[in-house]
Formats: sequence, structure tokens, C-alpha cells
Amino acid sequence: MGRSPCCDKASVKRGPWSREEDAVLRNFVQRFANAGNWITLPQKAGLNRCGKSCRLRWLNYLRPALRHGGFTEEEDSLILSLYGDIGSRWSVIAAKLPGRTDNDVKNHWNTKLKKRYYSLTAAPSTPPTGGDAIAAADSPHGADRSSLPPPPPSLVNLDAALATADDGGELTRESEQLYAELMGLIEPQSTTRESTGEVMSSPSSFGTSPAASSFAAGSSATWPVDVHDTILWPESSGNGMVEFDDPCVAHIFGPPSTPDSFLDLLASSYDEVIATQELLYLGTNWSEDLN
DNA sequence: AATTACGACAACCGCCTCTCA
DNA sequence: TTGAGAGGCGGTTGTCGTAAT
Repeated sequence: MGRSPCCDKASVKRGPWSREEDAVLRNFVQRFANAGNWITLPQKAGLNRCGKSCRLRWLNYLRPALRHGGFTEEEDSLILSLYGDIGSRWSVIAAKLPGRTDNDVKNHWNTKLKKRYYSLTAAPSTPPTGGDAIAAADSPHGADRSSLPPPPPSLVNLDAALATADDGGELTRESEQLYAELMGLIEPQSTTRESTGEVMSSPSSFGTSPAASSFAAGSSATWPVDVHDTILWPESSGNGMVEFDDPCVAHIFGPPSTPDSFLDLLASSYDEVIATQELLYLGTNWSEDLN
């Protein structure tokens, strides 16, 4: 018996993703949202990858409005404080940091913050990973912190602020402000971040969408909601037609045709896809590309 | 200039949880 | 109620770039 593997690891490609694969995955997810699952996506999109790998690539790298690297001091403090409260529940911690993924936070912790945390707490052998810590994260009133290591001394005041974050704490407001700016939902209002080069322009195709917030959240059972909610599988649409209601994408692919697969469609004008994608999303390292 | 050490981060692994038939 | 499939998550490993020797 045993668990059946999600894919044939011997036949799927592994390792770093190429630009071509990124373009295929990005286009496919954005074009055909909510129309399937990650396991079947590679076959439908013509990608020789494991479905879980596709999901990971999208969530951690390709998803719009993500930020990579360049953690601010405020973010560092928030991570340190939350770790003191709930331990290594990276997805919970990342949820408090707009534009950050759990993988990003985890990597940042392992490379930088871990040393800093333990130098402050001097309790390297007792990370807060027990049941109490988990219960604390789920409790609306916080935890019984008697079993947890104390937060870093420099973060005591921040910890108090976090206790009220859910009902309008300043940190939350500031994070949401930044998040809204990133998503293009509001005009940038902060001059401090601009001066440090951390303000990023939002992708034009998402900035005005009412679905932008749910799209950027990325944590959904199915694929992210498409901006226009146009769902047509190339192979299941009856006449083989593919509908592009996004003018930009329509420009890329031209008039609807009868492709055998989505990959064929992409292959017909790959260079243009790449060029347009870079214009849309400015690559993946926002701060670098805007410099 | 070559080699080594280290940091940063992308990607994988495997277990757990959730959903649905 | 139960079992299979799919997603979620945290830990770990691999790869690459760069600083130090």
C-alpha cells in the first residue's frame, strides 16, 4: 500500500524554473483560474513539472505583488515578535506581512533572524513550538505565555502593539496601507518608504481590479481568481476556441485560433510573451528592476 | 588568480489536514 | 463513517553568487 505519489518523479523535470516555464505557468494560471487543480495543471498547460512544484512556484515566486528580499526593520521586528509568540508557524507570520511568503519569511529567519533572536533571548534550546504556542496562535485572546520564551527585550513595546493589531493597531494599519499601495488600490501616501526605495509600482493588469485582493492572497483551494473570471479550457470548450478578454493578452496571442494545447499557443509568439510579461510584472525582483 | 567559506534563496520532501464522494 | 485525493505547511537540501583568504 502506501501513499501514491502525486506525479512520476522520474519523468518530470526538477530544479530551477526557466523563463519559458515561468511564462507558461503564469499565463496559464492567470488565464484559466478556478478551472482545475494543481495536480492536473502541468498536463493541461504542457509543463513537464510536478503539480506541487507548479503550485509552489506560483505561490512563492510568480504571484503578483510579491516582494523578495529587502526585509525592513519593522518586518524583522514583527517576525521576531511573532516567533516569540507562536513559534515557527511561518504561514501565520507571513500572513501578517503583505507581499511576503512563508518561504521568504522562513529563509529570512534561517539566514539572519535566528541568530539575532537567540542572541536576544539566550534561549536557543526552547523554541516556542509546543502545543501551547499553537493554541496561542489560534486563540483570539492570545496565549498563556508562561511556557514560552520571552520576546526579545527590544520588542516588548512592539509586542503590546501586536496584541491589539487585529482591532486596528498602528502596525496593522501601516501594513495594510503598504499593501493597498502595492496593489495599486490607493495612491502611495508614505514618503518614508519611497525614500528608501521600497515602494513598488503595481502590475497594471491588477491595479484596478476588484478581485485584486483575493488574487494576491494566493491561499485558495483552487487557483487564484482571474481578473475577468474568464474560464475556458482549450480542450474542453467544445469548438477548441480560446477566449481572451484581456486586451493585452489578446494582443500577445492574436485572434482566437484552434490550438492543440496551451503550449502550442505560447510557442507561436514566445518572444512577445516574454517581453510583455516583463513589462507587466517587471520581473520578480521589484526593487532591483525599478532601480 | 584560485580556492574556500558563507549567505541568500529557490526548490524539494514528506507529513498533516481538509474535502468530498 | 471512511478512504482517497489534493492542498497546506514546516523542515531540509541544493544551487548560486560573493566575500574572504
